[in-house]
Amino acid sequence: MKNTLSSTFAGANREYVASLAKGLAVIRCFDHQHTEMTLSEVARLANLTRATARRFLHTLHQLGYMESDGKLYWLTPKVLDLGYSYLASQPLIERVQPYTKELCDAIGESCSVSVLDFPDVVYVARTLSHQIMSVSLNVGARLPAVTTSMGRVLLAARGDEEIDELLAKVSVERFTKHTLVEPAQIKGEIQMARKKGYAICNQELEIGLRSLAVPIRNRQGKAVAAINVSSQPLKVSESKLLKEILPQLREAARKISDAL
Amino acid sequence: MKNTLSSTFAGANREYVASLAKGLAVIRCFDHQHTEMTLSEVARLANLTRATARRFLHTLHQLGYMESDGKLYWLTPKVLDLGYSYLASQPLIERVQPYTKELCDAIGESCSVSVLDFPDVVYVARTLSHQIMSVSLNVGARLPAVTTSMGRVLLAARGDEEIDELLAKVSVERFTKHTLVEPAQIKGEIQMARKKGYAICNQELEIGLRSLAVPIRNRQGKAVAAINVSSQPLKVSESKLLKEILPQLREAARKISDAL
DNA sequence: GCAAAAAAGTTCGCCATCCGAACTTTGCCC
DNA sequence: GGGCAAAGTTCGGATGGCGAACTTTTTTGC
Repeated sequence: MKNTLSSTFAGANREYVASLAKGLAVIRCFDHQHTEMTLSEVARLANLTRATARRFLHTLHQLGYMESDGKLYWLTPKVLDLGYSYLASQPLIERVQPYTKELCDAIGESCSVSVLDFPDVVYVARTLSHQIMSVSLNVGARLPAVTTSMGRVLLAARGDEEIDELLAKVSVERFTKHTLVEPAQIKGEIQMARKKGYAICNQELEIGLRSLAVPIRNRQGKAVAAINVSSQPLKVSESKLLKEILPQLREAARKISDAL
Repeated sequence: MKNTLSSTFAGANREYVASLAKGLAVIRCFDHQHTEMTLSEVARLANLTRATARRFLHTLHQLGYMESDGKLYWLTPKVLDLGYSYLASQPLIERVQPYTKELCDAIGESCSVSVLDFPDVVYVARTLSHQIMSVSLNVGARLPAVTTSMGRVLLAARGDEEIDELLAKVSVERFTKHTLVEPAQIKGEIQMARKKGYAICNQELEIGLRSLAVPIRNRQGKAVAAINVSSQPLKVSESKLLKEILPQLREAARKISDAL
């Protein structure tokens, strides 16, 4: 196979700089299973020749993004600066933390803010309540949009046609017995979210986890992010969720909108 | 001036890929003052010709890191994936959140974890307590190592000679009237931190903010990160900080070390 | 409101940059 | 300890990316 990052594939044109794509691929091949790697391992994972991987590792090292003992290479905290460029460039994200904190304290449940990057939602802020969830998601973590309350309220802002197109091109993973996998069912949930202004996702991602989300709108009324509350069905009833928690969630979303 | 990213400067050698450096510079020129920019603005900020900036913006767009309306360009959430590569590649960071949460709940004060990337410390996890601080720092945020409790305990792990070298090459900003700016004084604080196993930074960054930090050590005993507690001098006395909070902070650091 | 000028955006010939085949070095197995 | 496979490095040459020059858009001045 030809390298998928070379200009023969991704952008067979003169406006595409293949070296940038390769360099980013080198950064991205590090993860929790690959915390430090040899040149050859990087080459294999990033689909580059060893010579090419070497040039990029050396470049990243000279730029301060990569550290090495001469044999193994690993990422430095400077890599966070790249993600920070995005966080800093979104005024919403910079200011949202106090509101999630306030909401979390008021209702005693974990609270998150995410944006849509189809087919995922991406967490941009979190405040955890007391109980430690089985998964602790960092800022930047992704979950499938169609299987989350936040994803559904964000998709609700799109037109029905666009929703059909988007749903057509994702394969939905069945996380639990409750997970909706039929496009028609999911579309129904999204339309319900549009009508009611909120979405509930009941144990579709994980048994024992129910989340409620509402959109955060900018000055133009566009849904730019979503805020949610995660709770346990056994601890918080659905009626309590809608009667007590939903108004507070809406209030938090409104406050954030006003601050934009 | 010649472009500082071209091979004539940063790496005048055949192991340096200038295009990668330029592409990363394009990402990094976005921040809270530059949330969306035209091609020419990017060219100016990243020190590139317009033609070059154009190629990189188009490349980032094709790769999904950049969005555009044809006139303005802005970063997409996919940029967070880059930073996430670093977070995921550090087992420490992936697991630290529950411990900062637990500590924060136990003592009722904000609690953070950071790593050293001299001349800064970089926040990798935070749990805020009730009172909202004047600054809400995201993951990836940086503060000068020499003016923070976490920076000082992390520097304490280095040799005296290395500390002298490091201190010689930073200029220390005087944030408040309490900020230590003399290298000799700072070195004294670092040596004290080494001796006692903790560091206190009393209102040197901001009036009304006192922090206490201890190192987090890996299995080999190396200080790989620091954990701290921020409190208000008027609310928590120094003796309470040392008698009640320090032992809990040490316990949290030990638990994190054990989990590594 | 229109012309002139300046700034922004785009094209394309050329050559420095980056590619990868070939070579050297390392380390593993019997 | 010698042979072999895998990792790491080099360097001649093709080609990807550079930027001067061009076109288009926006601003300025009257």
